[in-house]
Amino acid sequence: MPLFLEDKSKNDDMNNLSSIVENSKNYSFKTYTTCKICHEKAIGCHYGVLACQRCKNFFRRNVHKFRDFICHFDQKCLSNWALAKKCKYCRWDLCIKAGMTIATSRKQNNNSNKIVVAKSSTEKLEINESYQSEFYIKPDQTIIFNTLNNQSFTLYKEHTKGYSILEANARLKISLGKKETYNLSNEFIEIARQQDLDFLKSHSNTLHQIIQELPGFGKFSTNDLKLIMNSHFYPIIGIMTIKLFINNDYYFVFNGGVQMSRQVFTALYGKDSCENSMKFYFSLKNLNLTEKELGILIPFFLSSIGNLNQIENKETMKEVFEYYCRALLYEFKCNKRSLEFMNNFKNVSSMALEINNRMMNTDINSDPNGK
Amino acid sequence: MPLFLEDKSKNDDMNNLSSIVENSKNYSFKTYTTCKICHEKAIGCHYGVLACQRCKNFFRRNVHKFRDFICHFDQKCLSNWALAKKCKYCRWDLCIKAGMTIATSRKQNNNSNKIVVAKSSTEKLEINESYQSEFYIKPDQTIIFNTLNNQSFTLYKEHTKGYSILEANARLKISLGKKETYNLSNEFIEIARQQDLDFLKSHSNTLHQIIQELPGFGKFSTNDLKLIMNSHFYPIIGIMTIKLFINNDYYFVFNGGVQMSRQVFTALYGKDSCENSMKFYFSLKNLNLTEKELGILIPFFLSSIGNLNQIENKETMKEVFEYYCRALLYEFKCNKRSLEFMNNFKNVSSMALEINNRMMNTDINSDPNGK
DNA sequence: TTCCAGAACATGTTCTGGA
DNA sequence: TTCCAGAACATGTTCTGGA
Repeated sequence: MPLFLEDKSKNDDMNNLSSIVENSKNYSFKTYTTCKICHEKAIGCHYGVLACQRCKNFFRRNVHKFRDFICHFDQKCLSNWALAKKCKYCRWDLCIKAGMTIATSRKQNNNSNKIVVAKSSTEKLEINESYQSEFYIKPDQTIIFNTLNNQSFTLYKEHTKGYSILEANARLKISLGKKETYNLSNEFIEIARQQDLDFLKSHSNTLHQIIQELPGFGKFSTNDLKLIMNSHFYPIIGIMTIKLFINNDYYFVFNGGVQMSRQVFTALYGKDSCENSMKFYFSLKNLNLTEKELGILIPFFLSSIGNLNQIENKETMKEVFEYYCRALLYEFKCNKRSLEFMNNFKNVSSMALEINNRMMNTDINSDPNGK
Repeated sequence: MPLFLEDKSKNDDMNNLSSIVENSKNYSFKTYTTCKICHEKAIGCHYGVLACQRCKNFFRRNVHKFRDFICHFDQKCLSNWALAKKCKYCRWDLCIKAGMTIATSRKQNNNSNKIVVAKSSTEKLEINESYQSEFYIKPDQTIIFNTLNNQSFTLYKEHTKGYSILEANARLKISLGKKETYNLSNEFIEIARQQDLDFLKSHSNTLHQIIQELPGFGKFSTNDLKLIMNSHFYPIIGIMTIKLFINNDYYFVFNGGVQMSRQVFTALYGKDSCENSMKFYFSLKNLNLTEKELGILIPFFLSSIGNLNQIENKETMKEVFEYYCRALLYEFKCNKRSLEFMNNFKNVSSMALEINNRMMNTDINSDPNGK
């Protein structure tokens, strides 16, 4: 399978966890202009962003509360400060989008007790029955996990918002008893294959954009980034289109109009790949993850490289994984996930690498009849 | 001395402590209009006044704090809500002017534990060296004392605001070394006497207005009210023009232009009356009372009737006196007045009745040369 | 059921202290 | 001295319960 990583991959301006901290040190303003969040008069650089007193306070006060916020207007408040001011969800979102983080605040920088996730080996993070009690999080770490989770969630929402319509169409179709069945002529398969290729290209771009905005992925070489994108390329498609796995079929529809149903999937990738993939996707679906959990699952997968030996910057890779793994566990903990859930999650996530490898290695020109 | 109580003295609409409470019970609004304080949308009748949520809260929150408020703009904020909103002193003043009181709130009305000042005899209120410790005030009583003090203070400010200019002129005159000396011709004395009579009439009206607005004075008969006004008619003139007793002379100037200096005072009332009155006024002046204390001193005097036997509604009279006496003591206590001060105050206030009687009984046509 | 005082919660402003 | 995080204080909004 080709990897559609285009030449955008210069990583000069990519963020990583340390550089966020570094950047804010050099941030100095002689004349303050307007708050990057509400556009009122700024009073200084707060939590890494030129901000007014109110937005500064709003951010600080909600560092431990934002995960309970709900927007009742489908995040439409974001575009209008008068609305966003009254919608805590969107107001928080604007703070995060403007770049506010506790990690960039001066206090954290100069503090010798700087937030550091222990550099212990990842084995210690293995999910086990005592994760609820043993997985102790220092308050400072909570803040960084919240920031990571929120950033991931924002990216997830941003890049999946188009799929709500597909889901609505799917459910309409199902309620009307309609089922798409294609005549698998060579011409049709050629069309479907082209639409699939276009989608994979676009997904590749999406993944690249997401990686650029995820804290922690800025220090990798182009080569490492290719491996990162490839390692869970297909599972992440499932995460992003999870709503479209309904009634044991896949209701994703390419821009060209062809639905990636089991029939088409099998025609393009073969029966085995289809069955295995579907098994994985529906297992994932059955975990009933929240959108926040789905959001953080993306960097969790991206940083779970199967064979670390191929990676040039191994230490950073391990560190980034530790952050996101802990952040995911933290989210699970907050959501009071049961031990049963944790075991299911463990099983599902352990399938991901294999599924991806199988799809990567499937010749897209395999026998359309799935043999 | 005549009493210039005109025919306004119908007391149908006069307030008293009980009727305030009664009135608010019958207060009901089908459609709320605007807040009487800030003119925003009212949400109901709060603390006796149609008010919005904010003004309601502001009043409740400051019931124990208002006495520390200071206006830095000479109470000019009162006329402009944008200013008053930022000036706690003036914002409070607007609440009080609109009529907010704890006493009129529904809870106080219906509550069987209604605020009641103990009906003990007034002897127990006598000022003695242990007043600081023995004069225990229940929190509920604090509220009512604050309300009384504030209402009195507001009335005091309202009816004395014209005198600042007289004080300024007096100090200017003094600094320039000028001293008014009149040629005591019969014509002059006639003019002065007429100006004095006009002033006494106007003071009588003022006093009547004040009494109408003072809680507690609503249940007295016209006859009782005459006695109340007469009992400390002259001392109250002193309280209201206290700023004008400067350098051992009196700088009050009648509307007609004649200054009520010692010379003129003596010409109109005789030497003894002048000397005794001046002794009293300067003793009062030397107590250095705050404006709030001066304000509450008026109803304290008004309710200190010398001979209770002449009063028809004796019980109410005693009760009202108890309220204002306690309110005054409470104010003194808040201002941490010393024992020495308390003794001085006792001496001065005990002179008041006698001074008033002497002035009342002085024929205004007495010998202009003071013999 | 309506009304309203006060509690509880949220937001806004000013002060304080450490670097 | 300047900067900024957080405390302390003030104001504003929504909820709760009793009558």
